[in-house]
Amino acid sequence: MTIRRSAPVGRPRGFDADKALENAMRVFWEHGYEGASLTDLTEAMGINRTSMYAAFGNKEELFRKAWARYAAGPAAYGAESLVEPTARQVAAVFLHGAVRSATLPGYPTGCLSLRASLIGGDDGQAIRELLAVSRQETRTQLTKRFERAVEEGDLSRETDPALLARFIMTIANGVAVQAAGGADRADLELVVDAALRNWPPV
Amino acid sequence: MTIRRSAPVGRPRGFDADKALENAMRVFWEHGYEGASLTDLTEAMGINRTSMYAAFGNKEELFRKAWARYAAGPAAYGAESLVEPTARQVAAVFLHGAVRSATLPGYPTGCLSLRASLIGGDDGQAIRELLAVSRQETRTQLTKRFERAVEEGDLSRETDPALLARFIMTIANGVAVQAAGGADRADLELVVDAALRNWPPV
DNA sequence: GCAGTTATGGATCGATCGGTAAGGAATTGG
DNA sequence: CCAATTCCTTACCGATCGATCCATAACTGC
Repeated sequence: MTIRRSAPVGRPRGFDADKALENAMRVFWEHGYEGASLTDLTEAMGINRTSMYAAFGNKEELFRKAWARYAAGPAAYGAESLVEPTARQVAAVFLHGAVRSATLPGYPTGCLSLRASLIGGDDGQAIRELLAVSRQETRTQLTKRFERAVEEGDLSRETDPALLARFIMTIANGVAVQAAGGADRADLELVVDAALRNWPPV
Repeated sequence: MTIRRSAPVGRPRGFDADKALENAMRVFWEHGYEGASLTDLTEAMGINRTSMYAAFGNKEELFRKAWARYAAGPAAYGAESLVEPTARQVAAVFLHGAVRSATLPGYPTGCLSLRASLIGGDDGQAIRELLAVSRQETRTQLTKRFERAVEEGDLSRETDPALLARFIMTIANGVAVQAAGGADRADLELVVDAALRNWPPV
């Protein structure tokens, strides 16, 4: 942890590590992992390479920290949706959260996870696996939440929780792609409303 | 064009340009535009750099030719769907075509357009714009097709053709992402069936 | 003030990027 | 056999990649 047991020794850091990480997150969000060069990153962070390596380790660790910040911030809708009382509300909060997150004013459009994970050379393989696991976890959590809804009688015994979870994830992913392609928030809200109009879909 | 007006003069080409382009398409499909290095490409094509430049121009032109091949092959479902007699069948052919194209045995999963266009540095900007225009054209064609369906009485006067087109595109994009993330064909067919269960969605 | 510690700035590392120059190899027409 | 044309092989170009070295600056404890 970053807890200091006594007064700091040595030259104090000349930049705000939190703001630097925020700006690094935005660069990764826009250009992906391999598409974001260290020059892009350090310029946006307002520091030079050496300071970045001293503070964050290397490019991969910087991404992991930026990803954690993203998951706890713009992508927090995933965890927040799970505590909704009904499966329908879970789906609604998740999808509308995906729309809002993908169209945040002042942020890159779309989803950091998708932008950083779809493609790349050999360098980004570890990152792609990290993000793939993360998306799979989100899908698993949705599946378990819908299983609970079946047990609670909220959903019919005939519904397939795993299919429902994949259905929701598919639309959320599509929303992210559409947002990255320029679709605005209002249009995507209409799309999500249309998808939620029949619930459950099976 | 490649039409020869008389007998070829000089050393004959030592490779099959069509097969080389096919293999280049697969590499772009898997790694995207910037993620596919010339080393990756030429190794898969079975030729060296010089031969590639002589035959295809440069990396960007190679991608454009690979993209044309992709649009006419695995992504032909887009154009094929438009000639279906009803809007419902258009949507069904489009979405099931997206599923099949994204889960073709022996090919990379997902969609070449998305993999190559979501992210990247400055180099791939022209390619991203090309693909963005292409996806926008697909959406426009779907919109016009649904407008025709409204005129023909196939769809209600109250339906919004543009919204329907974006709805279909969103699900197709989500399918591509899911496929790239490992979802198999059977699962995605179920997702598409679920989405098509209520039609039109608004 | 001095030793110890940490951060910064600038130069630079080897590897790889897309792209190319030069010369030999293979073919056709004379 | 020879000239002309085209393709292929090898080596290389400048630029950029992520990462690091080293000298200097700024701070604390003694």
